[in-house]
Amino acid sequence: MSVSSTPLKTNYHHGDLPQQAHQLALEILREHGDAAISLRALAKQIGVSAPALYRHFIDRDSLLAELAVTGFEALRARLLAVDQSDPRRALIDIGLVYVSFARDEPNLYRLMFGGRVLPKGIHPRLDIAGKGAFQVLEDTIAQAQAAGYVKPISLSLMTAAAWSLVHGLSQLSIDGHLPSTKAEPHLTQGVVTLLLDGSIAENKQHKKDTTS
Amino acid sequence: MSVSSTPLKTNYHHGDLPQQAHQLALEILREHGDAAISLRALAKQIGVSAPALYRHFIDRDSLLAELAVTGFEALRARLLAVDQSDPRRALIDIGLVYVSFARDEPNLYRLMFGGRVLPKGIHPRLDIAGKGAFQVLEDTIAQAQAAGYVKPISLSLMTAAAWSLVHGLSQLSIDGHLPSTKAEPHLTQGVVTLLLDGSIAENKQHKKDTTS
DNA sequence: GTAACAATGTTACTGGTGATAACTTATGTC
DNA sequence: GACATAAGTTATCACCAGTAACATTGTTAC
Repeated sequence: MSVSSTPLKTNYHHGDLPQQAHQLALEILREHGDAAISLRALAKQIGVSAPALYRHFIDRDSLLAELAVTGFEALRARLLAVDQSDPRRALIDIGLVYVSFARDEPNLYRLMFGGRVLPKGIHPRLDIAGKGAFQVLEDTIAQAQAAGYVKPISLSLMTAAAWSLVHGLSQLSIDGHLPSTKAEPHLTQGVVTLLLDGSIAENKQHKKDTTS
Repeated sequence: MSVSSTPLKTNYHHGDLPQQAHQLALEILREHGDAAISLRALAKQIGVSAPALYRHFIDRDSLLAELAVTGFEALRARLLAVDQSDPRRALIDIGLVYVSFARDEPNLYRLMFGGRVLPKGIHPRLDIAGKGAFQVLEDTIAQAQAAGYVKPISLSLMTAAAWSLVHGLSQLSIDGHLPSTKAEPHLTQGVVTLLLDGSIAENKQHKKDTTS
């Protein structure tokens, strides 16, 4: 159609669209949350037409799922870096690392666990990545149990308790439901310690011993 | 303008729009989640024009906030009904009731705590209602502490731990992240008990006693 | 080298959304 | 009954996700 003689740097094939879209979307997610991610705006900012994105992501949710996957991988990496030599130390540290991840990446964390936006059983890669992060937690507990440090109760029960605690704490923390946001690590440590040592007063605890 | 002689049942003033919209939105929320609530669809179903709704709700989020408020009030009511005579029983029961509420109303619960959709500090009534539900939890713990059943540690710390636990458990449960959905009450009870009694093996616990 | 094909872009369009502006009608008060 | 106000209306804007049909480029087979 055009008769222009200039070679005009044909950007018809962008070459790196999926990667660049992923990166940009991740930045928008981090700064403004998942609701702010619009494929049209994304395409415009990259300099490509909106439907082009559909060549690489079957729909918006698939893009979000990809972001969540990288989130779970990052979380898993950070959990894996925790020193496992001492059981008690490892349990506390893994809790601290978990919560601090959520606090560092609140919008990403919300997407990862925003059950409504990305339900389970729809994006297989997401489910696998989630399981991968969860597994680190479970392994740590299993190890502590094997070392005889943790009660020999059902592993799944113990893991559910630990995960619930750190997940709930993360969620409440990033949504501003907890006071004293500055003393956060201290709070996290105290909360995790409570799950380990229990909340019941000493004398009440020993009453049980006398009965047996 | 019209010359029709029939009185034509003037529905110009609906009379009960806000109440009816609230009710219908709540039903849609329950069945299909907050994302499925559209003011246009809502208006059409009620038989009114879409902008009419804006006379009663300043925007969509305000309507959602109203729904969340009723959610918090319902949660508070259910928590208040827990028998408080025995401290341990009360603590466990309040956990059971909390989680069962979330499981009964997953979409409502998600809206109530969907920090992204309804951030804190924007809808005062919502913040108050949330605090009201939280207060029941805190009061129960304070009572157990006053009775000498719970360790005399910081109340806010203990409350944060308890709330994190039941909230995390609720969230993970309704999003399908926990196995064995059928044995849920049993799981909840086990998890709450862990926070009370601790997770550490007996012999490890007693080692502390000998040192002192 | 060229023809066929697959990959990856494009424009044009549909149907749906929240929200606002300007107008109309019913209701309650003096 | 006049009239202010509350509560509806239609018309319109700007945005969005997603689809269809077409265009361009890179690759592979002959």
